[in-house]
Amino acid sequence: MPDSSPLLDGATACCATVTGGVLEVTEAERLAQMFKALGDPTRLRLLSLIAAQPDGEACICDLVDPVGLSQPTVSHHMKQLVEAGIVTREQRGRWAFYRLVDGSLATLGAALHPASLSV
Amino acid sequence: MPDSSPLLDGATACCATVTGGVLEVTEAERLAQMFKALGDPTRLRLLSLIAAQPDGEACICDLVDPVGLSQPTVSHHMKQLVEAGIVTREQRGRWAFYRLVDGSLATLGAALHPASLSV
DNA sequence: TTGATGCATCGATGATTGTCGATGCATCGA
DNA sequence: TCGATGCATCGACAATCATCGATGCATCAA
Repeated sequence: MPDSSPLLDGATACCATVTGGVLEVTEAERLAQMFKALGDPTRLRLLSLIAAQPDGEACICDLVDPVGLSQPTVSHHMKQLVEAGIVTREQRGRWAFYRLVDGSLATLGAALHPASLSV
Repeated sequence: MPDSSPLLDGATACCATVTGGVLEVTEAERLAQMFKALGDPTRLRLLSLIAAQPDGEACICDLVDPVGLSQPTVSHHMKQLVEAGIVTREQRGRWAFYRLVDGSLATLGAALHPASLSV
């Protein structure tokens, strides 16, 4: 199991796709973390709720009622989405505003939607 | 919480995207099941191993060594991928051959990679 | 300063998950 | 017919997860 240089790892990590060659373990872990964050119906709905806001951002208070879960639970899910790099959190006064990270979902989609179908 | 007709459910299910409007609960569950199947580094590597086979299919015996896990564990992961609709299983003699479901990853990618960015 | 509000964190709990060895079931070759 | 092979299933176990109520910490308004 030869290891590659950090620089090469970075290069492969930037554009790895599921079908574009055998995934390195580290890159598989990175992708899996993001997919796992999407692997919960509540989190998908939270994302869609944020995306549906007129200004593209939402506070926890906007999200609790629509998903029908407790405030701590919603806060917990949002933390996971932040840690996965899918949303950002910005504190403004008493409120915390969440918005989608531009291009993060598209990048994930590209890892699936492979130009690598051409491989 | 109004429920919609089965036909409408089918229609929305066909093209739902994360950012293309607030996801219905049932559709969120369906998408989440597929993303959850991708939310494990071993399963991502299994998919990439299958895709890397010359004829696009692999038996369990092809997969055990590369991922370094036991045969029952690999079999378990493959079952999850089958149940998520991402791969198919075909028994031929003593071997079970797995291959990617054509378009399944692309469809999932499309749910992320939204034309709905145009919304 | 005080009370209210928005949110994160803590601790707990039941459910799910990833993994393994053991076992059972077909299928194939001798 | 018999042993070997490929794979799924079973049972077990530790780890992770989703969820909640309680609590703590800021921030704002009065």
